[in-house]
Amino acid sequence: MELAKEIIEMRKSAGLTQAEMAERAGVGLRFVRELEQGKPTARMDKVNQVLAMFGCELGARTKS
Amino acid sequence: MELAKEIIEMRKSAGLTQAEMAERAGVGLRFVRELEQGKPTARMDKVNQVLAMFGCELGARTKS
DNA sequence: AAAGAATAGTCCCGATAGGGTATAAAACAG
DNA sequence: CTGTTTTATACCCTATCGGGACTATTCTTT
Repeated sequence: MELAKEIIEMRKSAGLTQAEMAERAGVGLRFVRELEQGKPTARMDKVNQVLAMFGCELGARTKS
Repeated sequence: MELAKEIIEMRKSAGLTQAEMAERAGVGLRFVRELEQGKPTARMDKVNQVLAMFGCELGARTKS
């Protein structure tokens, strides 16, 4: 599963809009959008701010 | 387990120096050093270039 | 002990990520 | 179909990430 898709899933499951998630995570709205579109150059700390909302964090996993 | 530690582990298991890993992954030596020291602001694409050497990639995991 | 290799710290610079804002498109509701 | 909400795209600007080079420190090995 791709990270971007997972984040969209988590967000929707939580019933949040991109704007709500951005605000709660303390990141910009544009960042959330680019992240959900799979931007590969995102910064880890920002991604982790988002993942933390769902009790998650970035880690190494075996490649699909 | 922290990501930085995991990367150090993988690198050592492969018998590589930071310089060798940096070169093979196509990233700068400084980046590898900061990454292994747990720099939180690293860019995902660069981290993935490193992880790809070991058949891994970044993904969301439940927070420790 | 000294010599060598590996890792850590520091400098400058170019490229770009992220924020903000505005606009456009798409999804959705009434 | 019309108005509303959500998402996508485009612009400028500032902060900073990453690279390279150099030095310093730590760790090995002899």
